Amino acid sequence: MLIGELAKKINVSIDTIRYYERKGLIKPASIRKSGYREFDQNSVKTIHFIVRAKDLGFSLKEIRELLKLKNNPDTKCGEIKALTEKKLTDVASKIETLKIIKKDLTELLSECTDAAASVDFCPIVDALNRKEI
Amino acid sequence: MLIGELAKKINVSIDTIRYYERKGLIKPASIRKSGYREFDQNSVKTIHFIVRAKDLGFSLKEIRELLKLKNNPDTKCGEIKALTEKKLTDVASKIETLKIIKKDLTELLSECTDAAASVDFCPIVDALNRKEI
DNA sequence: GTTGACTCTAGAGTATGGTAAAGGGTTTAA
DNA sequence: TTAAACCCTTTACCATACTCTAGAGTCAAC
Repeated sequence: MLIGELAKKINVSIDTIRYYERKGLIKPASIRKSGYREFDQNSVKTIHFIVRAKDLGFSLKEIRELLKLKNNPDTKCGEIKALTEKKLTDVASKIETLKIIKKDLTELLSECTDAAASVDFCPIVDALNRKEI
Repeated sequence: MLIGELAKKINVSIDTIRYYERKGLIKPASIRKSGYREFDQNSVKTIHFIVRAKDLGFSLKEIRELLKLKNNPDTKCGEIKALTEKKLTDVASKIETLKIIKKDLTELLSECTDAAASVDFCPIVDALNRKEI
């Protein structure tokens, strides 16, 4: 199939597929003399893989690594697992950071009881000016 | 004080301060004929404000808005509060998304019990290939 | 008056993940 | 054969938040 059909099938733009190719995530099954890329069912699978890994928070760089491992018969499952564990750690750490931010924002909001007050007496501005966060 | 002193005081790079100026977040108290920027205690406060708001997840664009409100005597506290509430919503939503990702990653990892297995039988790869996430 | 530290502007580069436009070639069906 | 639909490459652009470079000017001290 040509790039347009692949794009439609996965609901991804043509430009995105070409971008993934430039980034080394996918290769057309073959290329015509005219330059037209031809893709097959493996290409469909690969793009699906990319989309799903992206949904799980992997960067394109990390996905390229995953695909390289996946396509190497010498790869052990543990290598994939290690990358996944690292990603889990990253995600967990981001959540913790955001939770702290959430708590701080909630505290700021709770201090603001008079929405009609002048900004000169706004406890949020006040806190941003002075508070140790 | 000159830009170097301000930068050292807040532990921010000179380039960053000039960048903030270009982005409309801060203005030097005065500028010499030579072009040298001069800053004062207000500048110190403003940079502090920026750093703290950044720590709370506000973008530079949002911080510029906050500073504009803060410096306008007609601003009501409610306007600041609204921005803060919006940011809290954003943060809460990010946390929820990450939690789902975390759950999915944890599930994937729990399926992988044999790190020495070939990647051909890796449940994680398998899941990324087929699973509906 | 000269040295060294500091500052200036303008523009380019970095990373991320694309999107868009310009200008031109290919395919397919009527 | 011609027109529509599709594809190609190259390059530039978007947002975000800086960071760095080049080349030149300024300032304070000695």
